[in-house]
Amino acid sequence: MTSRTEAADMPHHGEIKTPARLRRRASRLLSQMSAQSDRLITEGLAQADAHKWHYAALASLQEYGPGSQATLSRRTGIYRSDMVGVLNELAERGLIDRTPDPGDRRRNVVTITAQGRRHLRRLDTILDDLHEELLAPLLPAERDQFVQLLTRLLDHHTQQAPPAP
Amino acid sequence: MTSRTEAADMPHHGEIKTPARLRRRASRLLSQMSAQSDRLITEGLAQADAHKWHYAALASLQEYGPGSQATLSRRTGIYRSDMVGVLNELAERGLIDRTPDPGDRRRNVVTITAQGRRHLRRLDTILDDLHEELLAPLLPAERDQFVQLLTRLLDHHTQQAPPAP
DNA sequence: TAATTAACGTTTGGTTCACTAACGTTTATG
DNA sequence: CATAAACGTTAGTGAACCAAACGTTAATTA
Repeated sequence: MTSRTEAADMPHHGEIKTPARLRRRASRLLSQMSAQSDRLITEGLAQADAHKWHYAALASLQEYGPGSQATLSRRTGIYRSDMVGVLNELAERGLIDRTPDPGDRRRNVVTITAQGRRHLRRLDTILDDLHEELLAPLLPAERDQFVQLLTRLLDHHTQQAPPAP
Repeated sequence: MTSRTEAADMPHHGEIKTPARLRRRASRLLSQMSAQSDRLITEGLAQADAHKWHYAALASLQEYGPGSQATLSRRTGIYRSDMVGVLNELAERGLIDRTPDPGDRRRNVVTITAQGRRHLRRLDTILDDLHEELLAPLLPAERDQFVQLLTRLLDHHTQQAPPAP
């Protein structure tokens, strides 16, 4: 929802008393922590001239091999309208190849290049470091617990009902 | 980052294989779960003709009493440029009073009305229900654990010391 | 006390992000 | 063969986050 940055002409003096019922709400904690995490990751990846989306696309290509843009879109959750731009940027940098699919002339086949694989490895170590920073206050067991809880919540809220019989 | 809604002309057939390294990243889990949570809360509050910000402002007023818009802004994390609109909406609905501060003619004094308090109580029960839905897959102890982990992470990243023991 | 600095409410605008709609083209389906 | 569906792409919407600046008023300091 909101961050707590100090803008010019909006300093604070003395303590900021956030209402307790606000502070305790899981939704607000999620929102604030997500914003914080996003900032960290975005800034960290920017140092490597990269974006979250770049990582998602490259990781998907590395793990499941070449695919159409639509397939990539489904795997990463990036809308296919936005995928165009992401792939343009990756292609500019020589990290992927995008060629028409001879077997289906609607599709492009997107392939990760050797340079792309190298870049992905770099992003992975950057992300490892960033997550170390992100989860710094938690013990290893707590980090696992945290990821597990988030996973269960997410699975619960994203399982779509099976099609009507 | 992204949700996994099924838009028209972008259905899915067969399984969607999200890369494991993507699925496990705490940053992505946070981002996805936060988006999900936001959707839930926003839609839920919309049924009561309310916004998250309305709740934040009213809760702050209820808990700490009247204050200037800038104070309110600091307590809730809502930018003071956005606070204007929020307070306009709350005033329209008769949930707050906004009058010039006689002791400091730069300030407005914002006060919650009786109707505002009634509305806040309603929002609180709505939010209770929504959080029940949000955290449904977790046992009570796990919910506490989840909130505690998030709180520690957030405290660490916002450099605010945790409450004294 | 005069001059500078800062806080206030407000308006305006920019950026980014999630998302929808529609297009021309190509393939699948009835 | 007709119709529907999937593809890549462009364009655009609405919201959230945030910075800049303005006129007014108060606090600071010279």
